[in-house]
Amino acid sequence: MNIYDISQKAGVSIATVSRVINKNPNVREKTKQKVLQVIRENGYTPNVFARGLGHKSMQTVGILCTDSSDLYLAQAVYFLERELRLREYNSILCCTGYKLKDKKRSLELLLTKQTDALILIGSSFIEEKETNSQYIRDAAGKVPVMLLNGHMEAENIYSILCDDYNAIHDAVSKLLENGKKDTLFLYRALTYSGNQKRMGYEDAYKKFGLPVNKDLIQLCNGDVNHTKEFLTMLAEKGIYFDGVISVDDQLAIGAIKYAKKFHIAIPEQLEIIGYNNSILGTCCEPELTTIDNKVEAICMTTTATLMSVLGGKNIPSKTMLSADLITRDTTYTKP
Amino acid sequence: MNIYDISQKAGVSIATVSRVINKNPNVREKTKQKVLQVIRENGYTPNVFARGLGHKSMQTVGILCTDSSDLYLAQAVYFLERELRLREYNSILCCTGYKLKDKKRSLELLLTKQTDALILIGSSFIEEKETNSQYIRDAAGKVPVMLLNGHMEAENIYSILCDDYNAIHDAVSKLLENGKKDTLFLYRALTYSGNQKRMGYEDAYKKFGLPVNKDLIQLCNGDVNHTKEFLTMLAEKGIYFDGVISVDDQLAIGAIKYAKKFHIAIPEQLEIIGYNNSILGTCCEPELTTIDNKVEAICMTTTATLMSVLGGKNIPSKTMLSADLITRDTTYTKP
DNA sequence: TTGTAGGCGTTATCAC
DNA sequence: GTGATAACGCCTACAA
Repeated sequence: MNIYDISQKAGVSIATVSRVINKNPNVREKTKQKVLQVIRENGYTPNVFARGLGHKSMQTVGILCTDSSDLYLAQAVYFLERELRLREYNSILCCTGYKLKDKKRSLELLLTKQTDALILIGSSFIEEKETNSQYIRDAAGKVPVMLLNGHMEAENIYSILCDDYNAIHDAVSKLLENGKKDTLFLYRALTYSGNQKRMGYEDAYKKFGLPVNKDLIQLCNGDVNHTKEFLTMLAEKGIYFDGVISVDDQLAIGAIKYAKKFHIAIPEQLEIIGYNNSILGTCCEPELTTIDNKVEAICMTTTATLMSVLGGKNIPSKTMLSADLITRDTTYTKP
Repeated sequence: MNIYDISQKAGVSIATVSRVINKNPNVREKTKQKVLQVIRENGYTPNVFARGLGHKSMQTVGILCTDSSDLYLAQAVYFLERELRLREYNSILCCTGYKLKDKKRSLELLLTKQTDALILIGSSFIEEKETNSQYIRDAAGKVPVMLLNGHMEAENIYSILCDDYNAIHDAVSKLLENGKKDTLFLYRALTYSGNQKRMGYEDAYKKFGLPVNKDLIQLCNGDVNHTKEFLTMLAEKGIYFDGVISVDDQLAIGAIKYAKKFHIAIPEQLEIIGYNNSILGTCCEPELTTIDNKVEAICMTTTATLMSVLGGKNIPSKTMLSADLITRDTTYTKP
């Protein structure tokens, strides 16, 4: 069933059918109705390929993320897809994994599919070595690239991110005000946002005129129970801490498990703050104080920005949203 | 940059370039190398639209789910995308929400995109009224439809599911053996798999010659804290239970919270079993005994089955995988 | 082994 | 308002 079949059955030319499909006003109402009816009767839908051959757009954007089963990334994918669909765009999802080579390959593959834009979720796409991020710049030569929670200065690249630096800075400051001078900072990787968080942590100490203890900055890449063991090991090594702030909620819950194992009182002896405000925070006990980094808002802003870019508007290349602290039971409630 | 440009620069015809691209062996090695070099130098990639116009395939499958931010569905999406990508298929994700009208619309939209197949995750796509599922049958008229954890008998529809019936049946039997005669069954909706679970629950009671108490079968659709309140309310109503089995882990964790609130001993006074073996199960305390319904295996089977279908092979229309009970601390450990 | 030409289903540009 | 017809970029007989 193609446009020729329809034109025949409706007794008009394919040009007229095309006009009807594309809502071109230059068609007599009666003709239009006739064509629409034939289209409905035959359940005809225009072929996207043929259509794409013409205007080179398939109303599709590529979403890249390292791992869509990750709690945070899954949410981002969900919100992005929803916002895009609302604007009649489809989403091609591509999980790249963490290896540079795979990320490059996936991105190239996606470009091949003629997506109208690319959205990269998470700062893990920005490599430490500047030159290793060249592939993103290359992609931006073909379609707009949106960076979600990452940042990169280049033509046709737009960053939308949460103010991780200040979020951590303020949270750590609060702990310091509570007299907790030895807060452990747990992170998973030195991505862009990982770095921002770390800087926020260090600067809070500096602001209070306190030295930064490198022993309190620890890389921990595992699940809840691994984190528990990890902290146990740190304690055995003689590293003392009376606070924990982490780059996601899972690590923080590991800290809760550690505390309970050794009957360390929360929050009296140990205050704990997570990140992402995920569902996990209400599953543990005590419930977790966590930083809400506004995934939904970021995704909505990203989509809105993208639409402006595609519409040819002049748009700021960097947008920053501030985070909120969700106070629950692993820290002292605000006075 | 198209195939003509390349053919000119390489001093050959477009047919030769096309052969090289498509790995047709009938090209002299030297010619092939020359062409490949020109392709590389110019960063040329064939246009998918033009390609699709011919083949009618874009190596793309549509994945539909109600809500990809749901823990379980997110995992399924992740595994499916991974398996498909391994086989050089891209995934178009489409979250439909729970309304029939929206599900229909999304499905039709996706068909429009000429996907090679459709994968529907979760039995919420199978409507209670048989006629309301007609849209799926219609879709199956155009492309193969894979039903993940749902079931429907029809041409070109393939179901891959977990044996929810026996999973619940066996788990409840275990509770009954432990002397827990009043197990609460918490569910979220009467989908296909919801029904299977419920039947498994009821049949376990029947097997033990015990009556099924309708008060113990409860619909609860909320988060952890809502579930806690809900159980509190049930108890206040005088409904007694010494076991809880639920259709997902969140509900089960709600039960844990309820028990702790009233100092009910787990598992002595209340045994609790969740479903899905999600990450949540290790975040709570005590850690949750839960049923592992093998998402990854289901997704891998689905993809493999799909490939066979696309390859024209004769394939069983229903595949069932068995679940495992992951015993943790909310039930008695096996002797 | 290589090249030529027709077709895939639309959209857009002309004439009428 | 409407209808021919030429792109769009690729694949694939069929010819050479």
